[in-house]
Amino acid sequence: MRIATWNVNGIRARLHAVPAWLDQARPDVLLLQEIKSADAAFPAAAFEDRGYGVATHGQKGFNGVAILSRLPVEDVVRGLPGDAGDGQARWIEATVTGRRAVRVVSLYLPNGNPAPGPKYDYKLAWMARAEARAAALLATEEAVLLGGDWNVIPAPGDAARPAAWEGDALFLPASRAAFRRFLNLGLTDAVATFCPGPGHYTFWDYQALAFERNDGIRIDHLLLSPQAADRMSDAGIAAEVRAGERPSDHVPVWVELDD
DNA sequence: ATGGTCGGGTGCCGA
Repeated sequence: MRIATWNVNGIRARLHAVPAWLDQARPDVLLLQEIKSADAAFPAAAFEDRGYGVATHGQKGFNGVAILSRLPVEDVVRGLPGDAGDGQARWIEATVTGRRAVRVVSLYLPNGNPAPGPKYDYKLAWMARAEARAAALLATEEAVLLGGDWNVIPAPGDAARPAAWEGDALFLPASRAAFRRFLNLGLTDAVATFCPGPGHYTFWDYQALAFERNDGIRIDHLLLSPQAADRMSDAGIAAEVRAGERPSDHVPVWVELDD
């Protein structure tokens, strides 16, 4: 079972790139972030035509997450628990069943800039809520995968120019410590496992020829529970997608699980 | 060199 995550930066602006990558990479499940679409405006037919079911948790204009799956999907839950007043669409869960089941989450963690400030406070509070939800999912002892745009650079080797990110909400010590708390729950970073060492990036800014200079960062992550991690056989980053026409600023990240 | 680039909620904001 191949599961991928991709921050598409607007699903309607990516209606050339996403179907093309599905046709080429054939993931069983694709977790999407920043669909920037209300549920009713999501272009589901482009994916249903390719055999993918669609579950969205969107909002008009920004944020928004979705799960595309060509395997059966059950028990969709929309929204991150813990704050009834949070109207931002950044979290969707579902159970995907091949020969065995996996509980998957598509998450879009808040950017948090400028830091310090209310946006950074929201980021850290959101991460604490997500950690509590992750702990509850791990307590089920089922295979669980949390994938998405985590908006955290875990370590200096995950940025081409780490000094340029000092003071940024994606790289502040408190952001990195909060990310490590997920790992310390017992989750495994799939790409860190199969692509060890520095220099593996998933995002390159649109400005200043960042991709051409390989001035990237690794912020899109797939974190797996022990029951899911035991089934991993490979993982990687589809960096070539960034060289395509009108690309997202993020590229797909994928993991292969034994069925 | 005080800009540069995207997508969308627009004629600006978030990233």
